[in-house]
Amino acid sequence: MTKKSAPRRSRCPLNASLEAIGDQWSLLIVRDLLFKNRCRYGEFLGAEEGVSTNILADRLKRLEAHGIVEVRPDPADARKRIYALTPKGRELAPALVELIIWGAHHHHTDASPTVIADMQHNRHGFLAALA
Amino acid sequence: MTKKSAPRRSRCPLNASLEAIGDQWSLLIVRDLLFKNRCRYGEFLGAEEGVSTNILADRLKRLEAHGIVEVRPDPADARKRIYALTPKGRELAPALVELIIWGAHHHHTDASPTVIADMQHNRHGFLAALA
DNA sequence: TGGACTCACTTGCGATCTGCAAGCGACATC
DNA sequence: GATGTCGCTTGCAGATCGCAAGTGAGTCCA
Repeated sequence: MTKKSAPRRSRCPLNASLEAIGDQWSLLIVRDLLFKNRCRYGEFLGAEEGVSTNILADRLKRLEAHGIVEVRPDPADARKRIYALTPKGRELAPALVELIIWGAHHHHTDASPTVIADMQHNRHGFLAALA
Repeated sequence: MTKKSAPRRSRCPLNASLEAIGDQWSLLIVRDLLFKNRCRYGEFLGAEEGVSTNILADRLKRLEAHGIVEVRPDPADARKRIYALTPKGRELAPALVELIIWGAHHHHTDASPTVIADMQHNRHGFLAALA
């Protein structure tokens, strides 16, 4: 299932980003880690969008291979693994925020207008509050 | 080839954005329109990443369906069509810029460090210069 | 006026990827 | 020990992908 790593399509930085996180699921996982305090496999599986289990396993592996998430065993329960963003993963926050603003601005969503307005007019403070 | 429009997976604004432009090619087309003054089919086809012709046709159709690009005939040559970003498409610029900064920061790319630094420290001015 | 060419696609096809459902092994709980 | 939970893996059918070849409308030039 995991994509064999093909040579980069170009040296464009946008292309580099898209090859790392340019699919339907990766940024949703980052969103869960960043905004929703989800950090376990089962929690990602339970997200509203309904990712299937093989795709989730594949994306987590790819995000880990890209140095965007890291995994630790749960000291309290050896069955569980705890996922977390690396600094590289956390630096996706500004891009995520812009995509959220754009999505909220142009589509019907459940986003709180207050939060969106805060993101939009207080980007710096909003991002600082995440770290 | 064109994906039949499925019901939205969730009402999350990030998900809305990803359903519109969360694939390997759409944002590269937006980049070409926004930064590289490419506006014709053949010019997109010639981009470094080497999109295939059926995928390009499909993505242009989807971007048009989403109101992100619009198409006009070329008055000088009836064979040609001119693609352009709509206001909604141009509002993707901030997200694009953040993805470019992230890509340039974490991967080897051909991006000019000067331009990246300008994007990063003068976001507002940089974006204003695009419009 | 006609033949060659350009442009923007469309079509066919095999390979890859996707989503669903079921299964599996290690560990926890009772 | 039996049963349940957790994080995956596997199998399969259908969707999507990239490549290459084809199509049809319009242009260009003699």
